[in-house]
Amino acid sequence: MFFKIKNKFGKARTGVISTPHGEIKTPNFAFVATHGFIKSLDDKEHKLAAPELTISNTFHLYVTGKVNEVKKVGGLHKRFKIKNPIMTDSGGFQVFSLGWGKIHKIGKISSTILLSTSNVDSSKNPVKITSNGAVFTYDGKKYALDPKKSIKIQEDLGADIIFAFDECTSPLHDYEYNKKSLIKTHKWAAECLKAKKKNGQMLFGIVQGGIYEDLRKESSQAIGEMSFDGFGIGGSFGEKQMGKVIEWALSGLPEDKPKHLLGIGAIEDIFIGVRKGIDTFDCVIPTREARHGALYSKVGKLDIKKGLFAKDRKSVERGCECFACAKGLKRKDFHLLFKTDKEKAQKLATLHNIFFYKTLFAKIREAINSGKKNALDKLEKEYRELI
RNA sequence: GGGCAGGUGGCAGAGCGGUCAAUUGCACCAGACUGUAAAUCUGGCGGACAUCGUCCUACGGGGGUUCAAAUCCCUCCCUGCCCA
Repeated sequence: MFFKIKNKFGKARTGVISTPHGEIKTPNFAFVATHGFIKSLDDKEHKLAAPELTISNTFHLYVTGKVNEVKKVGGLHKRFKIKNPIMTDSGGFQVFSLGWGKIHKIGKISSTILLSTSNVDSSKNPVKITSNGAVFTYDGKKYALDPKKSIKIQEDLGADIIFAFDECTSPLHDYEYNKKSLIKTHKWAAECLKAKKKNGQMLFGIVQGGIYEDLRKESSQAIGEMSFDGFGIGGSFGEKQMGKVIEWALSGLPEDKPKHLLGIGAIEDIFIGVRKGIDTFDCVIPTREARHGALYSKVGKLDIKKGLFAKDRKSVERGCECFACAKGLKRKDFHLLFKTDKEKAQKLATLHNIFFYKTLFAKIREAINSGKKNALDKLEKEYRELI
């Protein structure tokens, strides 16, 4: 067994996923390293950040022609000098983000559901989706991806955990679209399992179904019955439905396998996920927002580029031991650095937010392991400014 | 003293008779970012009322030409460079 549950508190749980590159203590967070490294960091800085888990991307590594190069040196770990476990996403998200996401001008979380025929007019979609796979138009070129090919690439990349190729639907897609899409995603899931040849990698199946209870439950049941090593919950959630959707999506999955919540990572959503029984998360939020000047702290997210921080001599987060804070960088230093040396500022901000997230997850595990009734609530209150 | 070039919103810097409350950049303010198309994007940025909008004060000071001036003329002040 690759996964051991250690402690449970309600549905929340701690555990350990064993991989060829070490153990992942859960709950845990995969920092997004699309092209190999976390954005803005080089190999040394990546090492300094010491992410316990990262997730790279099949689509981007494929279209930038890096797959063969990675394969030749023996996989992502070797190519990028990464010792810790790595996941790769299948490219399923790009079916959405480069397709409907562009047309709908929207991310995977939305508070509005706009039902209109133009939202499903696939002639406008730069990604052509058929029952067999998807053809992307990207940078003026065409790239095809399907379950078999995605798995092959992911085997070449050699991550510890790989994902099934799915269709991530848009928040603006209606019930009918999601229902049809689900047939595809389930068919593709079976094809992925069949295509998998290599051992030593865990393959996670993905539950879809949008924000619709019956579809989520149906998908959960169908995917849950397949012989995946773990499961991802993908697709759109809607701002208010997050908890419910997770619950439905987990309803048909075997308890003793790891559950990953794809692409979710706002602090408040992490707490929701953990309480529902999610083991791992991944999200661009901590790293992207760092580059954009948002530094995480329990007293709130600091938009460090704002004028009010120009003379602020306080540290970003009291007692923070990230590389930058440990060196004595204060809020005003970060503020100035974003003006004088943006690249360096982005690196340091990235290191800070990674440290912040790692600390958060360590505390979440601690809270669950403590077995104390209010430990998670107390922790959540500590982070109230971010929720 | 002579010659030349200039003085535009917090700064830099366009505009050189009407379409100019004035391009653009920086700064500033507000917002966004959830399996990375984003090392980013979107608004605002003279004042007042404020919904498109309306009114006021504005392109160094003063005076003039004109239906109309940031834009043309005169004059004064200031700045930079060059020659004495």
